[in-house]
Amino acid sequence: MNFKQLEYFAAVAEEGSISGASRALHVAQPPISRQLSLLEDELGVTLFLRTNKGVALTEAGRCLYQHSRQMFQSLRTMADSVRDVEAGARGQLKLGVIYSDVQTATQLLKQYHAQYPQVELYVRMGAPGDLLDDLGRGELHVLFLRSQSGRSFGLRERVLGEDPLELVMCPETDPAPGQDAVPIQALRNVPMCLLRSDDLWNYSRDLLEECRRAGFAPSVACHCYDTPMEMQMVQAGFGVGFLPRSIVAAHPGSPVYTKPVLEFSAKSYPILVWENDPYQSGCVKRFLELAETLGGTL
Amino acid sequence: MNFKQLEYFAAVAEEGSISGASRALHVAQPPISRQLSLLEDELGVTLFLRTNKGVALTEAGRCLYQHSRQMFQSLRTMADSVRDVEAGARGQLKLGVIYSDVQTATQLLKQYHAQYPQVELYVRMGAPGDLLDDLGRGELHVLFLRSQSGRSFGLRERVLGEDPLELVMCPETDPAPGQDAVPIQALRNVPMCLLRSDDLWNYSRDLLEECRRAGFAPSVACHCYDTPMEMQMVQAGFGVGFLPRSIVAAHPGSPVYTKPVLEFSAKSYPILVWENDPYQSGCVKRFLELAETLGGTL
DNA sequence: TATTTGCTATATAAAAAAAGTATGGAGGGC
DNA sequence: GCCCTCCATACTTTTTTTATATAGCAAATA
Repeated sequence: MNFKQLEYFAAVAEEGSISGASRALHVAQPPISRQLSLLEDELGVTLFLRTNKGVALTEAGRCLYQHSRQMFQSLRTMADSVRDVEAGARGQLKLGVIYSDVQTATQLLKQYHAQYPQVELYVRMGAPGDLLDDLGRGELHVLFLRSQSGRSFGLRERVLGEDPLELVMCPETDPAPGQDAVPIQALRNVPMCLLRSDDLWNYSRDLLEECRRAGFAPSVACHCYDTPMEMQMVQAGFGVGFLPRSIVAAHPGSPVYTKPVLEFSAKSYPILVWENDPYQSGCVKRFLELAETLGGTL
Repeated sequence: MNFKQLEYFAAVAEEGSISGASRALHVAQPPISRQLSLLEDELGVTLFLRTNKGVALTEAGRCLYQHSRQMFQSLRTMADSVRDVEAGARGQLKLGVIYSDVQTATQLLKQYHAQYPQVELYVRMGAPGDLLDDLGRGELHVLFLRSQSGRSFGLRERVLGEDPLELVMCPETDPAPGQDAVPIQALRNVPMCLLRSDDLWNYSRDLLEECRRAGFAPSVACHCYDTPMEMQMVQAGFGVGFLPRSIVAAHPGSPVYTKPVLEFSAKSYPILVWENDPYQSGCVKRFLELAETLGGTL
């Protein structure tokens, strides 16, 4: 059986005669007659009662006609879906986001979803190392990470914006109350909550270096494995943190705020990271294109 | 697009290589390569990434593969359904039943349904004339009727059994209490409830004739348009009825019972009636065959 | 480094399938 | 009784599909 036979069959069923279908399909009458016979032979079933006034569906023919309608519908759906997937309008997009990038990610994804509402979004939050592992295994397509120093991952990346690194504090731990910026000497005896120093994405490495140059080593009250925990510790009054400024936007209603270090400025850069694969799926391509377009507007 | 292309495509997807599919399908490799290209051209989509180690599905290819599985499933279902309909194992069977035949009909249908559980049964009860109209319009396939005199309807029919016509009564209207049969003279002044005399299926016509021969005309207390109403009138004590004996079996718990007329015996014959159409649907054929088989066992 | 191996793509010839042409039979309508 | 329409069959032509032969390519191997 093939689609052509089904198509001929349906036309005959609708026209009520083989010659009618012949005219409708712009095909000679004998081929249709013949394909119909072949179809009947293959199914082992009589589909039409032939008379000299046309043909009439048998019960079995009616059954086949109903199924054939569904079949054609399925066929159209199939082709459309496949084209949508290729175009990136349908499919799955799996994203990894580090905590510091939640703001950036949700903003970008909102725009993406508005443009491609049919794409299924999968998002996971995690530590950069874990996310990179998943990217390598192909379980994630794109990551929202931070590049502090323009370090390369052997992957493709794109900078989405910039975000100054600042001290994070509550009123009771503010080392320089009433001032817009904190002189570095004010940190001399201030306990700090910093990301643990062996983390690749250790924002505070350069700050610690700067402190050493200023003649002191800050006291690290707590080594944090991840940003959310660092925020919690700062909020609990354990000490002063050092994080991208936008992190406080993710904590509305929190007493936490940031101030720059007076003599030292550093920035972190939100970036997208993805495998350098020329055969990315459509929706990944579209997503990366959108990120390219929106560029620094985030 | 045709099924062969989908079949080739699915085989390649499952084998992971064109040459693998070639071996699995017992078809040379170039035709598969070619049909795959044609499919891709028609869809305007890349389905596989070709390498020298085989091929890998793209996102669009995965989508097509999932759909193709459903497609093949639909195809099988379609063929099976059509064959079932032709064989009479599936479809619709629409039956008309007169009141007197309810017992016969339900017995036969029980057996039929046990054998062909997938056939949708439609049953309607009605007056013989209405049912015959519906049969003529093709809205019913087979009727359960009564033939009293072997009268022909210009349709095909088959006798399913026989059923003696007897007097129907309650204890308080019994014309011959304590006797097994009622002498015809005992009916001389008994009020009767009979089907109206112009009904084609008037069971009592011959009884009235017999009464006239016995020298009296019975008093008809009520002319009934249909059998159920006659039963109700008899049960209410209006008078004595005259109906097929099996009718009381349809009234379990009723005080009504039957007795034969001593000097007069008559029978009615439950019959099946259907259009003399050589192109009956499969389930009608099977139903009539079953009726033929079970013949007089009802 | 050269070779072998396994894969896909292309060109061409052979085979198969489908379409078209011509024609015949069958059943209503005039 | 004749004609008209419709479906089926025989036969020819065209199109499509398959098979054979071969080339390119990349990775594994000697």
